[in-house]
Amino acid sequence: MSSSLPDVDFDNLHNLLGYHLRRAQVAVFKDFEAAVGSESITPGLLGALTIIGANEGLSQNMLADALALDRSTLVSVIDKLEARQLVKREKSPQDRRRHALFLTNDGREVLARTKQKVVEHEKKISQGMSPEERAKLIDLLRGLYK
Amino acid sequence: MSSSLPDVDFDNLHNLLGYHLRRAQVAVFKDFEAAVGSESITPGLLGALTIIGANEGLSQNMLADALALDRSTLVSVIDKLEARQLVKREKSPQDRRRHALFLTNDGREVLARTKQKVVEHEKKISQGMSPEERAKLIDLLRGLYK
DNA sequence: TATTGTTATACTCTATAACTATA
DNA sequence: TATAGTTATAGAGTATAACAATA
Repeated sequence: MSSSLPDVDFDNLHNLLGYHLRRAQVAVFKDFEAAVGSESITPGLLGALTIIGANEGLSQNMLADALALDRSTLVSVIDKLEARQLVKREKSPQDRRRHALFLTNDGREVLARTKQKVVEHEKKISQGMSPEERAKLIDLLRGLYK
Repeated sequence: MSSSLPDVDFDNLHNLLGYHLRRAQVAVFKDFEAAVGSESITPGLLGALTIIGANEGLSQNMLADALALDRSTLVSVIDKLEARQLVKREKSPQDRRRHALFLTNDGREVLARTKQKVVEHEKKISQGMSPEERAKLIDLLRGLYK
């Protein structure tokens, strides 16, 4: 049994965007895991995979900027994807400081399969809202960081 | 200089709720830190402090349920608040397995000051939307986890 | 000098499993 | 047996600072 009581007073918490943002993010992350768990891909890894797939040869710094991550953070993201042989780094011939990023064939397959699952996951989590509400939600969320 | 190019292709990422949720959460968390940073209170600590303040004497399990956290996770939250002397644990006389949670006088002061700052922070992050949009956003976020 | 990627390090947030004490 | 809290451990996600190779 749960130990929750029906009468906990939330004070002003329920009027804080930050609070609902965290709750929503945790819930959506969990559902994402359940939906694509068999591929062992997290939202962060999928984001990187998606952008590499659509921009093969881009550098780590470009990818870090696109995902709004620090470049040191991106190193471990790429390390994980490379360890799973979904992505490969290649020295850029134009600028040998850079690593050009590419999907492997495995990476392309996993991305395709995962995309399919993510479409279903997104449909599931937004089943309680209309397409217009979903678009509005995305719009309002963008307003919070752009 | 940034290394971003204007032409990174985001594929379907911009149509995923999960993606915008993460971006928004990171941005809002950062602004929260900047706004209340001088108190060294994170959103999670504030949530706990708020609910304890409005429900003095509640148990750790009740609080964990209210915040949707595991009870082991809550232990470290309370440890941090107690180390800062904002909260105190007391053995419940009714059920000696339980810890009843209370704010200290410091806790009450920090909570009051922080609440004020959070109101300003919330106003700032939602300045781009109308009050109706803000309410709608909260409503839609709730739909994602309830 | 500046940029790209890496490493070392650190901090937050979260959970599962096994434990103690109490009920 | 079951619950409340704790500990040990783990893993995701994030960053800053210092460094080597290259520009």
